[in-house]
Amino acid sequence: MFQKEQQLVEEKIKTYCAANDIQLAELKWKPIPFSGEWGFATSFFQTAANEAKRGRSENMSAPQKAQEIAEQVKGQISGEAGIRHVEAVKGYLNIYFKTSEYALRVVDEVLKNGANFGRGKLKSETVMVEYAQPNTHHSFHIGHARNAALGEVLARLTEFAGYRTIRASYPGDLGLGVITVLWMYDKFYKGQEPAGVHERGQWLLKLYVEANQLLEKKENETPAETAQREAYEAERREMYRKWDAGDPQVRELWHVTRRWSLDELREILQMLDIDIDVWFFESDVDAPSKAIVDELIAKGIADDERPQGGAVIVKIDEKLGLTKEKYRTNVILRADGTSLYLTKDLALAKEKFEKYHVDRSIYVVDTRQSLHLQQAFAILKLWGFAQAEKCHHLGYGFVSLPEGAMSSRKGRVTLFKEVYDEAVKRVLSLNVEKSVELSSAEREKIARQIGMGALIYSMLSVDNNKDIVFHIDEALSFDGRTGPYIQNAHVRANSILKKANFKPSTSALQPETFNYDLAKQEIELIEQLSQFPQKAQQAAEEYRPLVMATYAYDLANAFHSFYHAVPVLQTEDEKIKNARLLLVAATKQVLVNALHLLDIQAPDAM
RNA sequence: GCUUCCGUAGCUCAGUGGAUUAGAGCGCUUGCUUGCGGAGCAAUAGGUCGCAGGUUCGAGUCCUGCCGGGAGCACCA
Repeated sequence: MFQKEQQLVEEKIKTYCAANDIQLAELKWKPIPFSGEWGFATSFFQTAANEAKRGRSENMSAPQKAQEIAEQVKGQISGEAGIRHVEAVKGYLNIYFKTSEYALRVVDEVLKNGANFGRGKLKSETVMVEYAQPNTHHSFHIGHARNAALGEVLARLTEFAGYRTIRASYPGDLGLGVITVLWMYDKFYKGQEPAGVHERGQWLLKLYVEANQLLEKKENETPAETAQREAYEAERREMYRKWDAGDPQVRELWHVTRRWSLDELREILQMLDIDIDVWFFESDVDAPSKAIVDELIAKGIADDERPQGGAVIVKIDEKLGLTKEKYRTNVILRADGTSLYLTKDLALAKEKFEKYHVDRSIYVVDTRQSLHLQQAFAILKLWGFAQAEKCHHLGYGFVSLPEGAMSSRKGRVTLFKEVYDEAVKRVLSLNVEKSVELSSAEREKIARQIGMGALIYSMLSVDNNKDIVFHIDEALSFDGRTGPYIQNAHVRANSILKKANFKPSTSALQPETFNYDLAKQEIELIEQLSQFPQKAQQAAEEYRPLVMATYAYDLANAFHSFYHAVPVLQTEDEKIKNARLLLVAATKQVLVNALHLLDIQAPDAM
């Protein structure tokens, strides 16, 4: 927002140093870290160190020399438009803006651009974010929710940064786990179907757990039990064979039950305000992936060891000419001719690149699959896809429960829907006195927004590569550094504006609007507003939703402090009151923008 | 064995080279509501940033080694 001033000052410093034979290091500008005034600053330590090496420091320490240079440079700068004063402190050159002009510029930028404040320029690259890849025939648990939240926020960030963004989901709809559910249903529950989308989806998980109990080898089995278990196992294998052979009845059963799962998934994604653009199914890339194997063999990338009774493999390190073990060797086709996870990922990537013209492909996948994805990217590179360089794995640590790891097989999972329902219940139980004037439908809606806000923020406010132990009381806390804290700042801002019946407009901004003694809380708040664009950009470039989560809290924190310390509606001076209303309106706007990037709703009341 | 992530306050975590004093939240202690919504604000206590070297004018931050913990390592996904 202040590049012009910065450039001007930088030119002057460079000119001065060139004229005086000072070997100037690169200037790195940062906002001044003290509260009370604004500006930007740069240090001269590196320059001082350079000078010392040239024997020109006159036995001064680096900080002393830096201070000397800062003082000299300071003399060159004065009277620039918008700059109030310049100081040289501890080796730093601090350049302060005129408060009223700075405040005006920030608030004006926000109100003028509204929802687009902070948006990056349109870029030519297309980004695809792949997330929400649960298996069908199981259920969506809290670990999937972390994946979905991270993926959606990343997609929102890249979109906001100016990339054309495609959201992709890739459910796993085949394999032994799926067949196990089909077998269980067919054998014991044929014809049954619980009412309700979630009930039906969750019921499939119940079948899966029961089936695994029946099929699991137990200690001290009687011969009869062993025989029974082996008979079940044979039936399951037969079911798999039929599915593979395209048996119409098994396929039909598979389709119907798969739809139950997908219906539930779609409803859950809707609760999370996620709108997937492209659905890839594992079953769709199964056949193409086998064709790819032949292509890779023909190109000399894969080695066919089937004649020796082996599989088709890719010796990745060897093909890349690496001497040290890095990607190792991986199988892309089993000895029996069936494809693997890796094979399908290759087929999927090809489709992304060729059909969707994706330049940059982001995979939001559990961090444990890091090696697998590195191998896939390496093979794509060998295969000749330039986009392989721009494949990025956004890994995230796994979510476990206080009692241990989640396991669908054992049924030890915390389902997203359970947490969702609990969240809504808790919000409603808090909320009675204050929302008398709201209808029960409005209260329900707000409860959902706040419950989800708490849950999503708890997922985003920890670095993605850290593991999380999911404690429901912590995830659904509404106090302190939480989603509702940020939402509450928005509610308060909204409440003030509503009481004043204030419609912000940039035409209300005059050069003298902020020409009064700003409280330090006002200054801190404006400082936070001004940082939104660069934080949004940083979060997108570094693929780090956490950056935005941290920022949103800092902004809300600045507003809450302002709210308590600085009166708005009670301000007697009409001009100051108007200025503060504009500031509140700008804050509300940036809170909305930040919350939106975080996939959290901004309720007007709560 | 190799690879990778992590180790910061009692607990959960921010902070990836620069500033007075390493920051939040929870929990602990204490104030604030005849006030724009207290899901809040203000304040107190609590840290040799795992250990040891190194690079640098400057290291919680970069490099090396060690200690401790998690995860992954070809016919599962």
